[in-house]
Amino acid sequence: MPKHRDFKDRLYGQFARIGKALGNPHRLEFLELLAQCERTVDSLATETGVSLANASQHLQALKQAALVESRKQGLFVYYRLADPAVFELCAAIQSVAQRRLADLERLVHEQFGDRATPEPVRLEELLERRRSSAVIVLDARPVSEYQAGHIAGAISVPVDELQRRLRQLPKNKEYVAYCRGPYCVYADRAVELLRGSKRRARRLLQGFPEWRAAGFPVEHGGDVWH
Amino acid sequence: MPKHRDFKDRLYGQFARIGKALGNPHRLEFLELLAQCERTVDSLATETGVSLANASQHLQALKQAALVESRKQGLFVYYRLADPAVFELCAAIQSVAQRRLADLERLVHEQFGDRATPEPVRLEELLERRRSSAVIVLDARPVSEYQAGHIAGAISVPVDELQRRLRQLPKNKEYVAYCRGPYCVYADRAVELLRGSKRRARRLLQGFPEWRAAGFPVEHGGDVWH
DNA sequence: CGACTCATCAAGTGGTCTATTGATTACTTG
DNA sequence: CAAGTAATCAATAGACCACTTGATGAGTCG
Repeated sequence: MPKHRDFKDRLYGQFARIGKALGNPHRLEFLELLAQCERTVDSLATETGVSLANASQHLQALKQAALVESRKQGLFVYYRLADPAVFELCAAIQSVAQRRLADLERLVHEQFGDRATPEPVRLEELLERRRSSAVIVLDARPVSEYQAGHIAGAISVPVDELQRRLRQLPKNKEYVAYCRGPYCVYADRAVELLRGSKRRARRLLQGFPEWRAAGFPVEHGGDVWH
Repeated sequence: MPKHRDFKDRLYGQFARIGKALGNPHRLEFLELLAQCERTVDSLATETGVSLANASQHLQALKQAALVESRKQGLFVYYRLADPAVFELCAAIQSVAQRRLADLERLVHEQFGDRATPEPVRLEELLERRRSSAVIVLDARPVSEYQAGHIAGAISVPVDELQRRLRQLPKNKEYVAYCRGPYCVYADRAVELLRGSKRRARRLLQGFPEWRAAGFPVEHGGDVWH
């Protein structure tokens, strides 16, 4: 037994703490949601269909692995990612999964078919074109996520409200809708609705966290008109 | 129950396959070794102190998660990383662990103390300086790893052989030693030996896989003189 | 062919993880 | 202070994981 064994065992034991925390579907979904904005235990539990107690336990597991932090405000405990690097880690997992797992490709193809929204826009392309007054960048996520951070210049139209707010949206513009990430359907639905009403629309392939991670311009807060 | 639940469950279930594979210390160590070069089951088992059967099982788990691939040659089965992105994933885990886990920092400090090798060289710095004829870049890893890929222009002096090959190494040069990665001790030992024999030496902070991932110049094969 | 080696398989055991349940704590509000 | 809500705790059953052991498969070589 070489002497360095002990050190290496402990070293990789520490790395594995992170790995273990990433080994559960619910925890990964939580991290993805927390990449948008901080959230309460209850809101995470409700959105993901996990019981409150169970969600609390998973969040504590993530906290043990130092992937998230929490703060208490009144009755609520808000959890947030502990570090931007945690999102990069999630992105790395998804990147490997997407490239290597045939099951995933099958699943995505089954869900999106031949993509109702062809020609997705890439981050760099949008960075160029968003300055044009002919392009409207539309954030399809819930308002709270928009307010916590969004692509600079984007307007907030949560996908649930898009239908009834269609009349407020000019017809002669070109729309680029985005949402939480490549596997989120909000932007797809937004594009569907916009196209259904004779507007030109495409979706951004990536979501807001990817935009921010790329270092592209971001705004916080901002008014929401109804 | 919203209808998209089913899709999301399956989606994150797939991502979690990757996560689960990363949740074991031995598997993480295997991945790190495979980031240097392909290896047989037996060699991995021996180097890490894991039983052969157990190593085989872990490797199959990694293969199930599509993180590694294997080929059979004669009696031996060689495993290798399935994709460069897998190394990036490991690096992302280590990056988060290093930043966020206090236990890890304590462990590393305990092992390396105040680093016997101050002033480590950074990748970019070496990229600049390696063209100077006053600098010798020394690969302290085993020969097989050197041959599978090394920093362009580096010489191979496995740390075990360094002592008896010291006389072959000029005294008026400046040495930069590197090895598998930031937590590998080979380069540290090499620097110690070089300094102990009145040579100027520093270690590269990162290892070869990081160099390669950065897109810096790499060479394969190459003669090894004895 | 028979002996040998590398690797995998199969089965079993102890340990860990997950989700549920019901109780408890922490805080706010009337 | 009593009632109500968000979150955590504690205990548990069932599923899953890790490692060992001994047997089996696959390939080489004398």
